Amino acid sequence: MIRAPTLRRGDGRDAGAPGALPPVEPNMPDPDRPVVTRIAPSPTGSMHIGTARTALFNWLYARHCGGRFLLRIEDTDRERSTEVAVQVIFDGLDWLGLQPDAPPVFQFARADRHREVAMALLEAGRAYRCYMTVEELAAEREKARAEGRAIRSPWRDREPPAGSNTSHVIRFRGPLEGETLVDDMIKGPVVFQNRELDDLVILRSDGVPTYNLAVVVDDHDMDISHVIRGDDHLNNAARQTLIYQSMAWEVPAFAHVPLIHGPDGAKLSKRHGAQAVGEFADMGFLPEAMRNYLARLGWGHGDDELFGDEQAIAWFDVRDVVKAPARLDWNKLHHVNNHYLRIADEERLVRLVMEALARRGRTPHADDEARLLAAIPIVKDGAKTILELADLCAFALARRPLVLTEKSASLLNEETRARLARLAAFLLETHEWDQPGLLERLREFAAAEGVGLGKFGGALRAVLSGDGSAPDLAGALAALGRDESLGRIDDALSRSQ
RNA sequence: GGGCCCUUCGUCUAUCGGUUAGGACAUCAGAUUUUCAAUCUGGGAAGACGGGUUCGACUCCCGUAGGGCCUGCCA
Repeated sequence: MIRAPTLRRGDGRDAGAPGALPPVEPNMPDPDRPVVTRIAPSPTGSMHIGTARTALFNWLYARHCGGRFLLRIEDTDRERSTEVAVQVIFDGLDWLGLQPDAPPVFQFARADRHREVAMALLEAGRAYRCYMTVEELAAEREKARAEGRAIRSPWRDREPPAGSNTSHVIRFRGPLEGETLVDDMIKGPVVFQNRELDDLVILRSDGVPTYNLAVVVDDHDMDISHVIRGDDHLNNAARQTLIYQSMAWEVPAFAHVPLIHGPDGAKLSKRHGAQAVGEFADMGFLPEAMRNYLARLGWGHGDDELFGDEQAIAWFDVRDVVKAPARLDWNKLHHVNNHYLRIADEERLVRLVMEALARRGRTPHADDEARLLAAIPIVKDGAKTILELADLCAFALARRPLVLTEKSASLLNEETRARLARLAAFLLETHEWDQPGLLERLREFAAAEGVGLGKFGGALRAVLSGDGSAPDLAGALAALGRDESLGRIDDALSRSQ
């Protein structure tokens, strides 16, 4: 079988013509480069849900391409970075099930390397020492803004002050002419006029590298092939591209994903209910539900809505990420979570409900797990979160004798009491104590009494739950079990009126 | 001020020059009925606006409007 040779761009017609090599396209990534993605959060104390989605996209893309997914902690801001804040990131990724393929890189620990690159840039004439004072800078900023241009430092073309070691920063020396292309995988080609780009500071006066230098150096050293990050970095990508080019490093492919907004379209904040992944965990969302929902937020695959990791990995391509920002929709998140709650392993749900109850400060009883295991299958279809599931299980966890609410007690009168007594006797003869069987028995009983279920349903529910909140009657009886059910009825009937 | 990005039902999205503009969530109506929920059936709901290009535009181009990001010795 003859196979067409894989041609390099420009091969064929140009083959053999010396000097006729195809033009270098600065942002054309090497298609054979191994795929390495990364999530690079800064430890600010919480992990934003948008960061979580960006992590998910990086993870999905790496998995899809058979590449690697890495984690870098951007802790160069020493004021804000704490061990606790770093732990929050680890926990968040861990909970989401997005484990990086290598130990995390701590950016601050690499400051020497960043300085080394800054010096190399300086020696190559691609950077310069800027001695502007804060006042001078402020004045220039104001002036530049008024004139509608980027700020410029007079030290770009000036000799350093003789023999001085006055405080100064090191700025990148960007080209004043020409343009820089960022061929974004999501946004498409974006062209920046170089004159619009200011000479960014790469080394602070205290010698600490800045973000824009550190990302470039770290992404290069970590061999990151695809930088998939928030929309807010699109402008930075142009300046970073210039740094890559100055170092003669291969520029990674960029993909800038739009931010997640609140339901009202404004920037997502605390007032929208939640912002940090830890909050979603505490509210009782399942990590697999978060992954599915987050994947569908800003990305889609035809009409597919509910799908697992394997499918997402098979289908995902950053190029298909939607360009516009998406709003967080609690209704849909709840719906997706409900789906995963339904198919989740019930022992696991028992554990999660127990944890939720403990967080609420409830003192556990020895048979809680057993009761939950019986109740969960019956109530879980109606639960949107673990917290709701816990609420729906409350009736099963209540201890005898139940305290009846006023409303419940009012449903007990002479007639309903007598009927419940007869029902108790009737149920005593019931041996197949399961939901469908019990429903059948209830109907038989109603028929025998010559009434509808409505005649005693409310009273039965009141007696079984105390406050009336229980699933359907057969379900409640099934969840409670024979002894507990009959016991609760008995408790209520034997209580003085 | 300047640069850049974005704009399909209320929301998330499909469509990628020719469709009755599809799906999901939400919503409404009906069915079921022992509260709530769940379930089933059905309905309403969209291409910001104005110009082009084209036989034909939600899809391509330009402009306007409205959102957003950047414009830090934050990341």
